[in-house]
Order: sequence, then C-alpha cells, then structure tokens
Amino acid sequence: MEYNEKQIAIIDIAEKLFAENGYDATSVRDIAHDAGINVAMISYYFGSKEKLMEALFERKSTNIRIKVENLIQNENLSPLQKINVLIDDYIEKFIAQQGFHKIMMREQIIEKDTTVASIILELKKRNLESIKLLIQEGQKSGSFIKNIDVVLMMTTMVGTVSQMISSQYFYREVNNMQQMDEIEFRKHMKKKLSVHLKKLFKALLTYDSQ
Amino acid sequence: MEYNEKQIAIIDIAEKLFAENGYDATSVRDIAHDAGINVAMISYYFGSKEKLMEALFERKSTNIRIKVENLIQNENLSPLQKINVLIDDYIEKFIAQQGFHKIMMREQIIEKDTTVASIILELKKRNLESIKLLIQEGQKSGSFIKNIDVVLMMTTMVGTVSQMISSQYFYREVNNMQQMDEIEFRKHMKKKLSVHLKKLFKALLTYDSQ
Amino acid sequence: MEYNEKQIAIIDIAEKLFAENGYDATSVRDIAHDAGINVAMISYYFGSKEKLMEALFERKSTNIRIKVENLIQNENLSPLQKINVLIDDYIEKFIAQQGFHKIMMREQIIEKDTTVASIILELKKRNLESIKLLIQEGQKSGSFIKNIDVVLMMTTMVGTVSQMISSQYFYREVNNMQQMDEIEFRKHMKKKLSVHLKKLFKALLTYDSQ
Amino acid sequence: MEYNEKQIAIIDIAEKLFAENGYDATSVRDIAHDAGINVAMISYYFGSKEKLMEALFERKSTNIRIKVENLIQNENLSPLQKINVLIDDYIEKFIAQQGFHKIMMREQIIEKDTTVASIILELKKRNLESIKLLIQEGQKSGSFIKNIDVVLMMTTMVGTVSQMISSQYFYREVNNMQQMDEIEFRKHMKKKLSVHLKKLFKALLTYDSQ
DNA sequence: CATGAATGAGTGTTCATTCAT
DNA sequence: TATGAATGAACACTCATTCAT
Repeated sequence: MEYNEKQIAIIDIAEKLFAENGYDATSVRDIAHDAGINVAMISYYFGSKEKLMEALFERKSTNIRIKVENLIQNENLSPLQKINVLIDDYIEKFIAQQGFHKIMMREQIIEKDTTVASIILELKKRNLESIKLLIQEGQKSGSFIKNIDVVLMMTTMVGTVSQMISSQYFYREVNNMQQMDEIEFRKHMKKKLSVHLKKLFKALLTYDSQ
Repeated sequence: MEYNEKQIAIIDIAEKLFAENGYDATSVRDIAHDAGINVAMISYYFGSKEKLMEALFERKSTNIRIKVENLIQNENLSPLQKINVLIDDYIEKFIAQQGFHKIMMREQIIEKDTTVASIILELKKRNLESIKLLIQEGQKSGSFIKNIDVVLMMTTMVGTVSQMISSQYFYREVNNMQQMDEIEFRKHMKKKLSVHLKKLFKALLTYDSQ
Repeated sequence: MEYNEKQIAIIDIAEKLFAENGYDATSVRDIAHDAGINVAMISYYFGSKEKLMEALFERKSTNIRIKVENLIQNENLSPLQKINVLIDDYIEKFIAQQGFHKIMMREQIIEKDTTVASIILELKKRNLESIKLLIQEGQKSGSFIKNIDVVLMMTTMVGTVSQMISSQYFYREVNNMQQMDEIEFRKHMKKKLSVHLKKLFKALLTYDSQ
Repeated sequence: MEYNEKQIAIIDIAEKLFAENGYDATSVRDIAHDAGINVAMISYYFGSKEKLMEALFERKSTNIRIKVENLIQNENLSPLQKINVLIDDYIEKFIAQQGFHKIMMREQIIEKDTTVASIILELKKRNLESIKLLIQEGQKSGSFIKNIDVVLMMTTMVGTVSQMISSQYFYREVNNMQQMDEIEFRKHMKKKLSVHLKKLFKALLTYDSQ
C-alpha cells in the first residue's frame, strides 16, 4: 500500500494520539482536529477508524523488524558480539518508536482475531526466526550452549524493554531523574538496558545450568 | 472499603470484560448485561464507571502485593533461595490474576494522572521496597554482589512475566501447544518462567561482571 | 390536610430548593439529602414529587392571603389609610416569604392546567375580592374616584414587588448596596416599596385623569 | 454571532418550548422533534443545551432593548410625551416577544452566575441608562420633579407588564374575555397597560409628594 | 412506619460514519 | 477530490418511582 502525504500525516497524528490515550479513547474527531483536516477525511482516506489503525500497523510495523541479514554475513564479529549488536538495535528501535510500541503493547493484550492482531503475530514470528538464525550460528560454532529457549529469551528482551518504557515515569521517580531532559533520559535508558540485557543474554547463551 | 456480594460480583464481571476488551471498549451496559443487573446499578453502587475501575483496583491490587515478611525471618533458606521463593510467588500471583494484570498493563501505559495510576505507582513502590529488603540481606551476608540495579531486575521480572501472559497465544503456537488444556498450560508457563527467571536472577545477583 | 413534623420539614426544604433552582432542576434526591431522609420518603409521604409541590402550595399559599376583615371594620382609619395598611401588609408577606413567591412566580408563567395552577388562580381571586371590598368602601364614601381598574392596580402591586424581589441583586448593584446586611436590605426594600406603592395607589385611587 | 437559517429555526422552536414549559422541563429531544431534526444537531450547532439557551438570549435580547436615541433629539415632543412614547414602545416589545420575556422572567429569579444571567444584567443596565437620559432631560427643563427613583419606576414598568403577561389568563377570566381573539386581546392589553402606566409615570414624574 | 435496593425511562452528549454537493 | 452537514446509534449517567422487607 502506498500512502500520500496527507494520509501519512494522518497516520502520524493517529499514532501519537493512540499511543497517548489508547485507540478507544481517541476519537476520529481528535485525529482530524490535530491533523487540521475534516472528520470525513478519515473515512474517506482509510474507510474507517479501524482501517486507519491497520494502515498505521502496516506502515510502522516494518520499521521495527529485527534485521539480521548483514549481521550473519559479518565475519569480524563473534556470535555473542552479534547478539549484542542485535540487542542494541532492538533497544534503539523500541525507544525511538515508543509511541507505536505502546499501541502494540495494548493491542497485543486483546484476544480478538483482528487484522492488527495478525500483523503483530507475523511480526513476532519474523523476529523470532531472525534471532534463531543467530543463535543457531553460535551453537554450531560452540560459542553458545545447546539448550536455549529462544522464545523465552525473546520474551525477556521484549518484556524488559516494554516494561521499562511503560514505567519510565516510575523509573525516573525512584532514581530521582524527574528533571532529566528527555533526550538525555533516553540515552540513559538505552545504556542501562543495553548493559543489563547483554548480561542476561550472556548468562542464557553461555552458562550451562546444571 | 467493604463491598457486598453484589458489588463484588459486578467488580468481577468488570474485571473480566476490561481484561478482554479494554476499559474504553467496555460499556457499562455490557457489564450490567453480563452481571444480570440494571445499568443504573453501576452508578448506584459505584458512582460512575471510573469509580468502578477504582474499586476494582482497590480490591485486586492488594492481592498481588509481594510479601516478604515471613521470608526474611526464615533462617532455613539462603538469600538466593529466598529470592527463588519470591520469584515463584510472583509468577503464581501474576498468572492466577491474569485478568487484572492485563488491565493494569494497559493502564500503566497511559500517562494520565488518575486515581488508578496512583494506585499502580504505590503498588510498584511497595513491591520494590519489599524486594530491596531481600537483596540487601543477601548483600550483607556476602551471597550477592554489591552492584545490583534492583529496579532493572524488577523490570525484567515483571516485564518477562507480563510479556509471557500477553503473548501466550503466540507462545502456544510456536511451541505447538494450541490444544493444551488451559490448566496444564499454566503449569507449563509457571515452570518455564520459574526456571528462566531464577537463572537470570542468579546471574544478576551473583556473577560479577567485569 | 394535616402534616406531621417530618413532612413539614420536607416541605420547608423543598421550598428552599425549588426557590433557588426551580422545580425541575431540583431532584427528589436533593430534597431527601438536605432533609436528611431517605429518597423513598418523598414518595412515601407525598405520593410523588408533584404532590409534594401541591402540599407546599397548600401549606404556604394560605399564609400569603391578603386579609381585610379586620381592616374593614376598623373605623379609625380612612379608606386610603386602610389601603396603605394593606400595601404594607402585602409587602411584608411577600418579602418574608420570598422563597415561596419565587416558586409561585415561575409556576404562574407555565400555562399548564395543574393543581398548583388552580391554587394560584384561587389565591389571586381571593386577593382580588378582598381588595375590591376596600376599594368599594372608599368609593362609596367618596374618598376614591369611580373609575378604578382594580385588576390593573393589583397587577402593579404584585408586579412591582415581584420584580423587586427578582432583581434585588441588580437593585443592590446599581445602588451600591452589595455589602449591605440582608436584614437591613430587606428593611430598605420594604420602606422603598411602601412609599413608592402608596404614591402610585394614591394616584390611581384619587386623581381623576381627564 | 451569525446564525444560519436552520439554527434560527432551532432557536425559535427552543424559545417557544422554553417559554411554555421552562428550560429544565424541555428536553433537547423535544426541541429536535418539533424542529424536525436529529437530536445530535443541537449539540452540533450550538455545542450544548445551555449554549443554545445562550444563543437564544444573544439573538433575542437585542430586540428588546429600549432605544432612546431618536427620541432625545426629537424637539417636537415634551419630556412627558417622550416618556409616553417609551412606555408604548416597551409594552409593544414586551407583548410581541412574550415568549422570550417569559423565559427571561424565570431565569431572572435564579441566583446562579451564568452567562444568561450576565446578559440579563447587562440588558437591565442598558435599559436603565437609556431611561435615565430621558428623565434627566425632563428634570433639566423643569418638567419633572427632582426626586425620582428611576430604578423603582422601572421596576414598576417592567413588573406591571411582566405580571400582566404572566397572569393574562387570570385577567381574561375575571374580565370575561376568555373567548376574545388573541390578537384583539393583545390590543386590549396594550391599550390598558398604556393608559395605566402613563398615569402612574405622570404621578411619579410630576407630582411632588409632600 | 421506614428504608435500602432496584428499575425502566429518560437525560444531554458523543460517536463513527454517510450523504449531498 | 474534498467537505460541511447530518444521522442513528450508542454513550455514561440521573431521574422519579416502586418494591421487598
């Protein structure tokens, strides 16, 4: 699907509002107002509010796919280093696209069988496959242990970053960072998450539990 | 606050519907219908839909507090064993009260300054304090390393379990467990999460990173 | 109709609230709340909200009837003096029972054929008859002119006092009396209205227009 | 504020219903029904029921302002004649716009600090200022006495006409005019009020009370 | 005699969507 | 292609009243 400038503008506004207030608490009027367009335009361009949501997912979900192709062919990095690159890449994407991730987190919880749900499912499967490739590579070379539950490992990566984003105001408060500039705080989160997840992944991938 | 039988029944129905469809997508009519009562009763008993939500949080949030009092005084368990007990306790509570946790996950994302938001904040603070006590005990005895970011550790515990619950249908699918009985699947999740988180915590608490 | 203490208390509260906010804008819950009783009591004691209004009118309307019996037989006063006594009596009652008069003013405007409307009509007729007696006495003795439209004259008396009550806050403002104590202000209004209406009535009753 | 045809139609219907039944006893559904439009249109056009009321006041209150500019410059009329013209003008406006005046009478009684209340207050002040100009002119030329309470005089004018309108059915009844054609009855009222108020004003403006 | 619980109808308002232009 | 006008359904909530006790 190709979207023109106006449609993209609408999608971006929708993303912002859905992220802040949730899909149901955001009216098409809110979106139209913030986008400076007529209410009818949303139905006109996307067919319905739900279809707008689908368009949003179609457009944004591709940006947050884990990409592993170049990484695999890179012969200068060890398997663990590759995993670390991947972790940083994931954190970077997640934090940069907080808004969309918030929407996705909420949608993920709903059990309904919607188009959006299937997009999310597809995304998860792709991400899982990508990371599996890297793990298997490390296992073949003997760098990683045999017994690795990749799904659980992903769950921890996604869950930890998600939870960090969701509770960032709590995090700021307990760490006395209320006044910290947003950009600086994002850097801080990235660094913390990076070190933290790398440590966890190292444990999962290389320490044999007996 | 004390609630009578009818009120509790309403709260339970509301919990189920809010968990399944979200707060905004659930109308008071839906709740009244499922509870077999008149719409007016929700206002009558709780004042408003929002107050019903608050009542729900008031009632349920106490059930999911981490309790460490007995654990601390137990002299038969090592600090790490205590942490492991706590992990299992947390997983148990979270999975048993999935519905409420789903609601809380969604509410946590919204940035608004509501009563519910403050209840969640309070809960997080209490849980953090509880777990800090155990950690400090282990540090004093030398069982745990000095440098532990408890908030990040909690983030991983909460995040991992949350993410597992949120994506349990994905988990079933990629593990070919679609047909597994719900009770058995819960057992499976608990076991998996237990082993996984214990491994992660052990790494965070005892391995010094250089 | 006889009303017990509780009923009278309810009627008094209702009078206050109806006067302040209007009949329709006052809910039985408001009344019950202010009276410190159960909502059901209003239906229980009076049958309905409308019947409560009727009870209110039944009770209060008798207090504001113009009484001329003693006045007529008083041989020490001239006809004009008697009219002046009546004017003061009317002003006194109206201001003392402002609340009820406000309710009546509003009800009077509605065109519906209700019980309350018929009570008001009855009251007006009685008051008209009373005053007519005094006028006729004065005409017989030659003190008053022949051609007097008593209805119009009453309209001016009632209308002037009503309007004064209705717009008393405007009156205070344009006369810089915002800070004046309520009791003192009532005295002021009474005096002003008294002199004013007496002058008007003297003109209507004694000056022949050619 | 400019209103389009549809909006004006709605305002007119609202005026009729508010006049007949009162603001609170008139539902937006009643208005929508009588106007042959959808209920949502009232919110759509005016924002809310209250805003509709304000629009009504904004539109109609200008029509009933006493205008005195031309009168002052007219050199062919004596001060008293000018007052008489003003009285007739006021009666004419009041009776022609009975509906709106009924609404205003009721609103005037309520003590709340609403937009409508402030419009009424403003209107009263303007009318008072207008009439004061005429009075002062007459006083300067020696036609009127010095000691005139203009506010009280206005109170009598407004009050008398208001009361006449409010109790016109009573008036018809006691004067055996139930069957009189509405148009003819209005003429009758105007004539009666005109003569009556002119007599009263003459007394207030020219007779010195000793 | 009194009341807490409960009800169905109604309130004003907002919703996503459609229509006529 | 674009939009202001309009709609019917739904929203949360309040209403006066009734009922069982």
